[in-house]
Amino acid sequence: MKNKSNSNEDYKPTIRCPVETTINIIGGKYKSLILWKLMTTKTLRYSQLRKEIPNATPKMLTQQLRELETSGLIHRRVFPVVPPKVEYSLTDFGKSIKPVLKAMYKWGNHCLDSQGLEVNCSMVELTN
Amino acid sequence: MKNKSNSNEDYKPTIRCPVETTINIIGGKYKSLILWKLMTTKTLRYSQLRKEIPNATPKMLTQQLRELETSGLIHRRVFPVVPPKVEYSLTDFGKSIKPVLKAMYKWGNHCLDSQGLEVNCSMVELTN
DNA sequence: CGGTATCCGTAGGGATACTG
DNA sequence: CAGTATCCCTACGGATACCG
Repeated sequence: MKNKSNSNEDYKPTIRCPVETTINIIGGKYKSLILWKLMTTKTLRYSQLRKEIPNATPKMLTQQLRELETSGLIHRRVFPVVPPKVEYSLTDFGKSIKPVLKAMYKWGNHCLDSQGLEVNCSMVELTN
Repeated sequence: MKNKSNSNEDYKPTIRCPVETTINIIGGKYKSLILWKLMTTKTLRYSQLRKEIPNATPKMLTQQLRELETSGLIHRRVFPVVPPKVEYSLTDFGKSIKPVLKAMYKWGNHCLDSQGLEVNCSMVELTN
């Protein structure tokens, strides 16, 4: 019971700033990395993502994946087999964020460079 | 005393991912808004920023401004007069982030749109 | 294999009042 | 005018163990 409103549906989220919306969606600890991986590999199983992003604990990885799914950026496909098999992939909406990530990557790179810092990250430059 | 290392200077920050770097720099609650305002108005006093961003408490506004200054994105010019006068403006480095914010704005807009949500934010579309 | 459950610490952010 | 100073809270993220 959050009691956000007493009438049925005159409620809208308070944050409706485009830039903040973008930050809220991809600002989570491993979200940009997950999206990046899915852009280059298109389909990854949970266990593969775990290997690609070893710093994320299972709880964190699952949480970030669920939030990306809720945001409509990724699709979770469950195969009813045993042992379980789950594949993650980008939705069309998820693919549409590519230019944003590329712009952020480019600027962040420039930023690290100007501080004499080497990039240390498993993101490989996105082609096209 | 953080004791981050025992030798003199073999220490480097752990996060050196370009995308995370960008998020860390502009991800603060009011940072993108501050940058946006300074892009359109080029110079703003503290009191003007307070009016432009009324939701930010003085503590938060000051904190975000200091962090942006530390990151090298904005310049803080103090006039030694009484009453005090302080002007904030973008550095060249700060100006360089414009394409990133524009990409985020555009995508965020698209995102809100697809959910039938109206933009409710004091950011006005950036020209050029 | 692909997750939950539980517990916990910290940092980011907020409210309010005060000051050189 | 342009900030500090305090106090407070909770949401994010992490460690570890367990489950269908």
